[in-house]
Amino acid sequence: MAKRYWLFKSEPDCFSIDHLKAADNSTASWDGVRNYQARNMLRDEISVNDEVFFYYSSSDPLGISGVCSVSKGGYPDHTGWDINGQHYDPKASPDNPIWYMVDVSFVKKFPRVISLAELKGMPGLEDMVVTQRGSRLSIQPVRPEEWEIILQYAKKLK
DNA sequence: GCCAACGTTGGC
DNA sequence: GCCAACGTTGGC
Repeated sequence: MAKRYWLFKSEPDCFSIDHLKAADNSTASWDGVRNYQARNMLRDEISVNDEVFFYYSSSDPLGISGVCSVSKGGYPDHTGWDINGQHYDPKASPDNPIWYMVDVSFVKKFPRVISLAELKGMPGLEDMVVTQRGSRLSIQPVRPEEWEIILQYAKKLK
């Protein structure tokens, strides 16, 4: 299948691109997603070698911090049945995981965060999911054209 | 800290 | 199955 592009949101105080880079093999599982629409994408649509924008939400600066790639496709999110964890869901179990996650590996960090305000001002990103008002989905598809516009923009950053 | 947007829950 | 109430997300 052709490579696809995505945007994953994270609060950098909780998990940042620097955390990912510093992890073993610069790889970590993207766990804790508890939204069905996002779950379906993690389970069914996101596959190995897809590329992902690492987006910072509820933070300053707010926006895209860099790129990672999918190193393992959708598999059960075991934090669902970790009763001591923050993402515990009493309905989830190994037999019925409900929630899914993927593994991502660090690719690059942009020289600085590309802010949401910049994204909103870029020609060609008018229909991008993240620039839409009230866009809360934490896992979002990115069109190849949008991906390219942002990467080209990032190249010019110092 | 506010509040709009939107997902989920639960009564009926 | 509808929909009001409630909770959460996340930009501002």
